[in-house]
Amino acid sequence: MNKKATLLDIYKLLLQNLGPSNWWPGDSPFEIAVGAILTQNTNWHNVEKAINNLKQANLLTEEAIFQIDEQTLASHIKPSGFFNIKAKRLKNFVTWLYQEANLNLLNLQNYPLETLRPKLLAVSGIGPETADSILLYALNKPIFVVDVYTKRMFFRHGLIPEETTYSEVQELFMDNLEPNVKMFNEFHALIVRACKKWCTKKNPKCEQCPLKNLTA
DNA sequence: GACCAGGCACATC
DNA sequence: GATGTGCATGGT
Repeated sequence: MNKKATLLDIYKLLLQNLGPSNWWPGDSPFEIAVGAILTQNTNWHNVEKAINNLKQANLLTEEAIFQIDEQTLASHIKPSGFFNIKAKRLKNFVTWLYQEANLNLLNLQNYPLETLRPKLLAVSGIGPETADSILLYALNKPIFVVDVYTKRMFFRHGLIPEETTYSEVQELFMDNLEPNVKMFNEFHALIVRACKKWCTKKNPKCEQCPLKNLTA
């Protein structure tokens, strides 16, 4: 199959059916990065509660999280679940920002993607999806974000084998699409929204999914 | 009351 | 390198 044409067809189909997503919700790049860590294996609704707690306590800045002790931080982010481990991960992240970027996330924008991504992945608690979410949604770097939804949706519609790894799925997109921040942003958001709507666990055959028109 | 949610690190074999 | 497990709240 022509992978590039298929990917573009999927993108258009999802955009037509769902409309633009306006991701990632957040008032600042740092808030987006914090959200990326808090949403690990967690419903976004719960993450919003944690983020609102941080906002109300004036803690949603690099400096504030750098200064606060881990226990107190954990108490503010309780609604997001895994709060002890996530408090540690946020501290790891801002400690790294202190060393690497003078506690200003935006100072990282000058780094090329190829050097920045390995640096992010070296921070304990930041894996591929979190790193790529920060790179794309907070720093506007052209990297495609893969998640369980991407894998599930593409597997269900016969586009990838079930055991495909994160990097393999990512390469499918990166090798067949021009690097385009706005498009990568929208495409990933559309996949998540479409999967939540049509490719749920309770709907294993993806009834109603517009992608059925592609692969039927 | 079971199941799930926009992962990741670590232990063990 | 593959597989299993802990982390934890809140919505459905």
